[in-house]
Amino acid sequence: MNTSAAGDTAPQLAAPLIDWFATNARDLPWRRPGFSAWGTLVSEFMLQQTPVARVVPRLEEWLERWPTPAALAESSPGDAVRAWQSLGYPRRALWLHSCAVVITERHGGEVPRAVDDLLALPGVGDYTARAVAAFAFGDRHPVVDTNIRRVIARSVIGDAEPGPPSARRDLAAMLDILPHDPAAARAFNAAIMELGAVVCTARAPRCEVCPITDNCAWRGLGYPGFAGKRKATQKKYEGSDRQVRGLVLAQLRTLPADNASTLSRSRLASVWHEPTQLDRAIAGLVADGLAVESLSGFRLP
DNA sequence: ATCCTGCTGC
DNA sequence: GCAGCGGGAT
Repeated sequence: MNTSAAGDTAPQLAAPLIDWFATNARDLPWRRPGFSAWGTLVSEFMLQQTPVARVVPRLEEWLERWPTPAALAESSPGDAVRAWQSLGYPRRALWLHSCAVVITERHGGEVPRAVDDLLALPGVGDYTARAVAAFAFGDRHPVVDTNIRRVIARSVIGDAEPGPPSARRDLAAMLDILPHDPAAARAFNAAIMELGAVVCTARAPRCEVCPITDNCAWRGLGYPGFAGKRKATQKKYEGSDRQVRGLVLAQLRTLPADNASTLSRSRLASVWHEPTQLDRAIAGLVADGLAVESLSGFRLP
């Protein structure tokens, strides 16, 4: 039975990465001492598929306005969507508002610490639940984001890119190299993610400054090219329903925050030339709860 | 397997 | 231009 900190066959990544992180970590708001669990939850929502540089200013505005879940719960969902601005995937703003309501009503206003309780929150999946448990509360959990999957694929497995995501497999792979000590595990989660974000990047990895080149299976094999199946190429954004939804929502965000006024269908027609696609986009926003329809037109929830 | 936003680094 | 962003839900 293996009681060591990491699997015997796994390269010893923890020590050099934690060491590297201690002097190379970016100075980011959620890494400040005393940063709240609520702040961590908000930041992780914003960081779901949105780059760090775009998140930081929105996060600071958000936490100044809504420093606690209870404060956000008292505002309307539409205010959350407005404060989200153009971060993208605005359903996240709605889900985060729902989180605030649930946390206020069922968790005494405190962000829950247990992974199962976090997973039960709307918009919180395998990544976000464990990121909050690990980073906000210091508990030992494997955190797996797109960066970590890539670093494991390269350094541990020796592939240029990770295979298709599989929560069970990816969490197990991370658990296998996670230090046993909770504080070290927390640091390692952050460190390996940071390495993927700034050194072991998807397009142009900077292997010349990497702290784990001696333990990198991909390097050891001579940087073989990607052999697996390419993931389906994402459809063009220009002309997509996504773009139309974004244009409609941008118009709705310009309405006064009291949610008393609306935009008529004919007014919204100015944002897109094709009526069928416009109606589909509007219907989708209504179905998602991002827009509400009244007799006079549409507004934020 | 697909959908969901907006932006940027290459 | 286009892949890829500290994902999640369906």
